[in-house]
Amino acid sequence: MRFGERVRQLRQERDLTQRQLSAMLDVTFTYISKVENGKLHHGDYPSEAFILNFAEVLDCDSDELLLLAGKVPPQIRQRIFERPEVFQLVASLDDRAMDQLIERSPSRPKSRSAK
Amino acid sequence: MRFGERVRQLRQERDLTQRQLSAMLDVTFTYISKVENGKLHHGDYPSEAFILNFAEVLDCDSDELLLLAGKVPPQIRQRIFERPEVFQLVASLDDRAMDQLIERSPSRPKSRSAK
DNA sequence: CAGGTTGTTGACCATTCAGTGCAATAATCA
DNA sequence: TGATTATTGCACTGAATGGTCAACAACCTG
Repeated sequence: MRFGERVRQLRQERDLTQRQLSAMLDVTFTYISKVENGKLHHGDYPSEAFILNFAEVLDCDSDELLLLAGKVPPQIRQRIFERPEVFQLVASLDDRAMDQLIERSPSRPKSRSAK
Repeated sequence: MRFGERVRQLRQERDLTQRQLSAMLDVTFTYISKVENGKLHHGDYPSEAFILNFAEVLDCDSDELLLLAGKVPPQIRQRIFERPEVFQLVASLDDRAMDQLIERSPSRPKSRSAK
């Protein structure tokens, strides 16, 4: 799923037109169209600020959108700078080891999410 | 330790003047001075490209410098997008749990590095 | 203390980024 | 049919980024 597709999906689930949404986000409706179609000349995605605002206004998961837009979610980013060794270690693990890490985790999330 | 201090340290360890270093990095020596003194008006740090080049030319740890400059090292970044759930989980751990994770790790690094 | 070497600083500049504004066209729907 | 909604291209703008340049200051060294 691409970023733009997901934005469109979320908008339509809420029965909003691009114009209505653009008003809520205080941008132009043509911009929304370009975002949904991935037609932003410079860089493929809107700014982090835009995405965070979008997620708040539409009450959806900001991390999901940030990740789709190739941006590191702020909570992760912050923790990286607090404990870089931990993230360097984790990043070096192969998929199998990561699976195990998740399995063994105290608050175990429901397994591996879809690609 | 600040980014600029570390840059200066690395340069001096190699007995280089700012002018010599700037020639190797293909920037102006005034820029090096500002980097070392943290006097880059816009944004406190040089670009990721600059840092990677610096690390290669001076043969030092790029991750250390990137982290000092508030940038997420590429290997970590890449893995975040491959396995976001893992990093979300890890980021949510408190320091104690992170310590344990490192202790239990297969290739255990030498304990917790300095702050 | 002269003069070279080295380092610091403020002003400036080019490029990219994030979006705007608008016009023309197309698709959708009722 | 006509009204609403969406798509796209192009030119534009303001702010941020990633530096350069000219001038000056500080530091050796003979």
